[in-house]
Amino acid sequence: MSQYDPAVTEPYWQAAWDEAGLFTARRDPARPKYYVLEMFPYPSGRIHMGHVRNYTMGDVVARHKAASGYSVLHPMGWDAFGMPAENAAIERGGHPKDWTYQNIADMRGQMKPLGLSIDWSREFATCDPEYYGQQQALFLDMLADGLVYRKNAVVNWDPVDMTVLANEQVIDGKGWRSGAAVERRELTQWFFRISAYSGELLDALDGLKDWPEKVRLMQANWIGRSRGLQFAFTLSGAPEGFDRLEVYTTRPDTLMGASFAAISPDHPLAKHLERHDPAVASFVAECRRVGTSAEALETAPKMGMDTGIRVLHPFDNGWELPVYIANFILMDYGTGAIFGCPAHDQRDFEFATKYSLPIPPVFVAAGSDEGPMTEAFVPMKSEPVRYVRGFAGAEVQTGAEAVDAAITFCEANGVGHGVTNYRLRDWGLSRQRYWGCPIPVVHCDDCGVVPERHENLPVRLPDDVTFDKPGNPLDRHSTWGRVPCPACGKPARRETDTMDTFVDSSWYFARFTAPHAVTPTDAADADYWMNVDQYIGGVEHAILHLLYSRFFARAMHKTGHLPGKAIEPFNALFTQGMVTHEIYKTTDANGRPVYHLPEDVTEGRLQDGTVVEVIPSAKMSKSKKNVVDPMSIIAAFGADTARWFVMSDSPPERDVEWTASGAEAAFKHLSRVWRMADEASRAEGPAMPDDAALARASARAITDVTAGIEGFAFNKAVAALYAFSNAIQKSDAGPDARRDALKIMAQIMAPMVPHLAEEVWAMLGGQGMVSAARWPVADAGLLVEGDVTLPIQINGKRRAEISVPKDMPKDEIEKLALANEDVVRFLAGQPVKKLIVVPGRIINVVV
RNA sequence: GCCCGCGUGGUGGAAUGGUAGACACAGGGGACUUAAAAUCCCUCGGCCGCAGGGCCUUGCCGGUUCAAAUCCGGCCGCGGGCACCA
Repeated sequence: MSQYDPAVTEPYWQAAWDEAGLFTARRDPARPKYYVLEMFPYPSGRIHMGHVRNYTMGDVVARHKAASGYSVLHPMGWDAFGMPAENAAIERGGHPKDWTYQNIADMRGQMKPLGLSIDWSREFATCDPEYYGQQQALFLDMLADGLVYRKNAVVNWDPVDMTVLANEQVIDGKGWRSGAAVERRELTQWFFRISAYSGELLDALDGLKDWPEKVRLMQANWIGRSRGLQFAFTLSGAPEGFDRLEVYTTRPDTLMGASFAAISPDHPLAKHLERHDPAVASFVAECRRVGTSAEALETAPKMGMDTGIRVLHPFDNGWELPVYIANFILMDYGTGAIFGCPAHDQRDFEFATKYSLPIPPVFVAAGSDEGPMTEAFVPMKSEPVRYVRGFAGAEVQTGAEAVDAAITFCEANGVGHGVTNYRLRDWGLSRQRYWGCPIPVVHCDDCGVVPERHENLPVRLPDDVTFDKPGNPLDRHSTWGRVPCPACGKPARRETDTMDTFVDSSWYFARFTAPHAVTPTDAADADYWMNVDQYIGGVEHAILHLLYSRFFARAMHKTGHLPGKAIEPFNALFTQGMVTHEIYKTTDANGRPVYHLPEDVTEGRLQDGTVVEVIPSAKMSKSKKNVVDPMSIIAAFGADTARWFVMSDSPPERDVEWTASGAEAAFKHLSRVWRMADEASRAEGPAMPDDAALARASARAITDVTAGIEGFAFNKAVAALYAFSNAIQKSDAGPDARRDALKIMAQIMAPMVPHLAEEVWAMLGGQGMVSAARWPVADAGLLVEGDVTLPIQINGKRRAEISVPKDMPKDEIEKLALANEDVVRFLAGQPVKKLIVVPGRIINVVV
């Protein structure tokens, strides 16, 4: 062969790796293990550049760890349940199952040419009955342990499609598909008791040192701990059975600023009134009409209705406050009831203004007096304020001090107790959808809700379903739902809801450790491989997927499916940036935008010469057509070029812009490396004086590339490899030294460009395959230069430099520096006030 | 509104207190070639100067330090997350 030809060499080496079984993960008690995992893909049918970047990062880590002596687990699978498969069936006919498995086959076919060091023997899809059957087993164990339960919940209900919609699927109060006005409906749904772990999930974030600070903060905010006081008002004029009203507040120090109490429309008291009072009923109905989406809540005006009921202030039984039903009170936070303090809460202020309620201030800014208020005064809790209606502690103190004092005072006086609350709510997992994991329970008229027996798992999805009508096909299946009650044997009905697809992805990492086990996990395998040492994926999963997985690790531990050490699923997390591309736009005759694929645009023009508008880089998306198909890059340049490009230039946590010129340049560089190896393999000649310098460059490269990979700075590893190849190219070293350097290059570039590395290694007579070779160690003796160049600053400005032996004593350096002719010229006889010598670094002369 | 991050040449970025701009893309010049491609060499932050060289420069203003892109304070701009959470 006379030139770099990845189309030939890449398939060759992939076959060689397969044949050698190089990537098959094996439990090896003699070696440390390393489990590296990239977030598994949804099988859309096509891989995109984001996949290439994500899996290449994981592959770099996996290959480097394998070369460094670790027993590596690097698996791949498919997050295969979900709505796109059903939507495809609805829109184009066919079956979700066929659509999904065909997509998996297509994507696997596109991923294999990337040459990833994946153990494909562990591959599974979450829609495999072998997988979701084990998930059902987990569900039953969690049910038995009280980690799953049923309750009524308010959801977005699409009356046309007859399904629950996620908040994201409600647009302007209408279903995204049907366009029907979405209703708030109360349904009985299954929930995971994730809130039982609120405190622990929050506290344990501190231990996740190798997670991005940003993700930990987002999770902490999401869990949302607050400390406050819960106490009961005595009710007056309330219906029979309602004599006390529990409320929760984080600002008990503002109790003397109370001007009303308010309850949620879903509060038991409101529901009671709703049944007996038509006015209340119509008001509550009005509140319900507004959706639960964030957008709907944001735009909804504050509404309230005086119930006529009164509460007595806990510190003054003669002080009565009106009780309102208010639309902005959430039933599932705190107690679903509050006391309103309009002076120090903006919502309460707006409410009080609207309904002409008093606004008594509790504190004022330190050093100022009471005055008329145009908005609520809400200072930072760390800011000292002067209390004019305080009841515990000093007159001037911070909000935080006042809250603590108020809780202590209230507890001592029998008014409630301190309580810690969390924003995190239980995870509703029921979906009225076909293409998901069936919830393995049966509804019996006599026995109620009965768990399916373990021996009847998996509860398989039926294949004979139709999608010609809206709603869940499982509901209208003629036979699937009819089963005997697992408890009494009488005819009963299967649960037809399926699980949220987030359940599938909450434990797949554990299943990879023993993908064929007849229980959810295998104790020995899980014990050896867990936890995932390095997890890599998009930051868009910072909260839901990563929090659910952390919950599942705990739930699986509690139910005996994970060993003790695996309380956290992912020891280290890396969130990678996107691959972006410019957008090319023209406008049609009607003024509508028309987008063009990058391959149709050359130097800013279409084929017919039309100039396109170039919009700066954005995430690759089909609708903007700014996509580059990895398969076309592999066809044109090979997988190594695609891998090299996505590792280059941008730090991995940031976005990287794909450019045609960059891809071409990557290919040119790899070709140059190939040529250097080709020439070196045939060169003859004696050793040369430059051999030692090249050996030093090799040591430098090993150090820098290793540091880049281990520090997740692949762009710096790539830069070090560029510098190394420049050094080899420019070197006047002899052929043996060049071959040695190039073999080291093959070893340290192998994680990024494994096929080319094998090729170079083979050309230069390397032993075996470079993918099986040990990671090279830099010779420490070569790293230290004999002489160092020290810049000399005068008053902080660089004016000269001297070259001195590395270990020259400080005082001699000082003498040399002051004797330097440039220094003498700049000093012009001025006396030196101070002389700073930082060994090996710099000299600064202060005058 | 609350929380967080970022700001360095034409571009992506490097340097986390010690020579700012490594490495690369784009640009400019040259060699080879009948020509092109490929390849190789030089140049490439701004201003002044024939040159040796000098001055300026990390969003803006100030501070700490012998020394600041880096640490501290304030401002401006961009991006992300959460959001009726009592």
